[in-house]
Amino acid sequence: MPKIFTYNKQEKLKSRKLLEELFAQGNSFVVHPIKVNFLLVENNTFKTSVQIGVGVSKRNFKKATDRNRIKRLIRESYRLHKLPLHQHIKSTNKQIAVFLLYIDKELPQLSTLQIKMPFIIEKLIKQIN
RNA sequence: CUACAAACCCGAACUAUCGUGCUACUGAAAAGUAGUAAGGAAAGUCUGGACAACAUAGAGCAAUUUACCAGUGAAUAGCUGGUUAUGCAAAAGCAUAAAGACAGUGCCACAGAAAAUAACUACCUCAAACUAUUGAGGAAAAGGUGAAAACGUAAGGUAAGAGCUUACGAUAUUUUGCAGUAAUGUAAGAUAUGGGUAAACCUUAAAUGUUGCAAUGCCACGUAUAGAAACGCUUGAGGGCUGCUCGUCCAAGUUUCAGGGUAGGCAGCAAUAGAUUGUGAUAGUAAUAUUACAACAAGAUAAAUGAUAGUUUAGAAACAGAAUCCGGCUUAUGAGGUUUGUAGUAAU
RNA sequence: CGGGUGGUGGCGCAGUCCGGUAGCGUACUUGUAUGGGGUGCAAGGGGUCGCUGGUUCGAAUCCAGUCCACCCGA
Repeated sequence: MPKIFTYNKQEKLKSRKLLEELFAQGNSFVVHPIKVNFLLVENNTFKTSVQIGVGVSKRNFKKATDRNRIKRLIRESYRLHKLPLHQHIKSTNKQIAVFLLYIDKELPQLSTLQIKMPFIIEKLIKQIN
């Protein structure tokens, strides 16, 4: 039985070229405290249907431990709520690159992110259509 | 017991579920199983090396750094022990400093006569003048200023005075004896006493080749074998990773502009190997060294350690995230514990 | 990873090399001029010189540590 709530190496957005394209051409929207950039690409650009990256500004958080902590929390919440997005993308026969940027200036609680994440996924699906 | 001081320790553990990097195994694949996974500072980048590239790395100047003694170490501006001075503390103890101001140059506001080959007031001698002073010289005791004023006190001495002389004392240098490996201490003697500042320039001694893993070696992919300008082709442009000069070596292309392409991977790089890690023994006051046994223990690249629930504990809350690797320094750090010392109080 | 620059009244900057008085513009306050406002003129207030130590008789200035902001190379 394959796992559902995964977030492994193949699902991470890693290509430098693709990232540049994403920020140059992709669309974006904000669901406080997270800014979402995304770009639809042709099929077979990468192995999985969705690649997603996570980022925190060094300007807002000086300490590396804080940045690591936020990235971990975002990843954790994404991991638990990603299922609807994957199902939708598969039905459209395309692939998507997404980048989640944390823009607030204070450390978040995991519980608030857990509440926000479904809204983000929902909005993302709407924007794709 | 209280207060203080010093040297250290620790930096949560376990179970379950979901999830991550790496390695091994299984599998056609999807995936699964097992093992393993941040720090004492991983930080600051202040330093010393390893390693790599470059003329087997040259000479001079410049620049930078260090500066009591001994030991230690791969090495250092580190560490350990010791010496002297100053400051803080009731003490234990802590902090800072220690080549040179008789090599030279500079600076020392205000005040003061004067801030460095001293002379304003006052003192003394001589001459003029005749009671008001003026000139020449002597001398550096008294005065006030200042952060700092030309060794201190007393006596002798003198025209007046003065280390000018003597006694006692202070400081510095030095000789000899004793103690110590030495810095130095101590006793006796001799000589000297004209400020401070070297975290001002500087002098002396010693040290430093430069650049750094984005080094370096290799594979793959791709563009325009295309365009313009300048300099040059042995009468030598330019280059050889050093601020300048010299010397020396290479040398037929080099530099700039506009435009185009790529921005992936392997090694280096993470362990059968080491200035490695842990425990013990021996030598040493200690830093450290020698040795025995055991271990092999993060290795990512938009960058892996997280989440939830429960149990233990008085409590789980500090500072904080490896990026080529080690040594040191500096800075940040919760709660608690151990040992030693000093002072006080009480009891025996 | 490596290298560099800056921090001085509310704001923008001198002064730091070569140590003794902190200054300029603008803003602010008061007065004056005007019927009133602006411009002008005159006067005034306001600064732990990022922080902590040290050197010195004396530190914005010299030295060491530390915090913050910004820039450059690849």
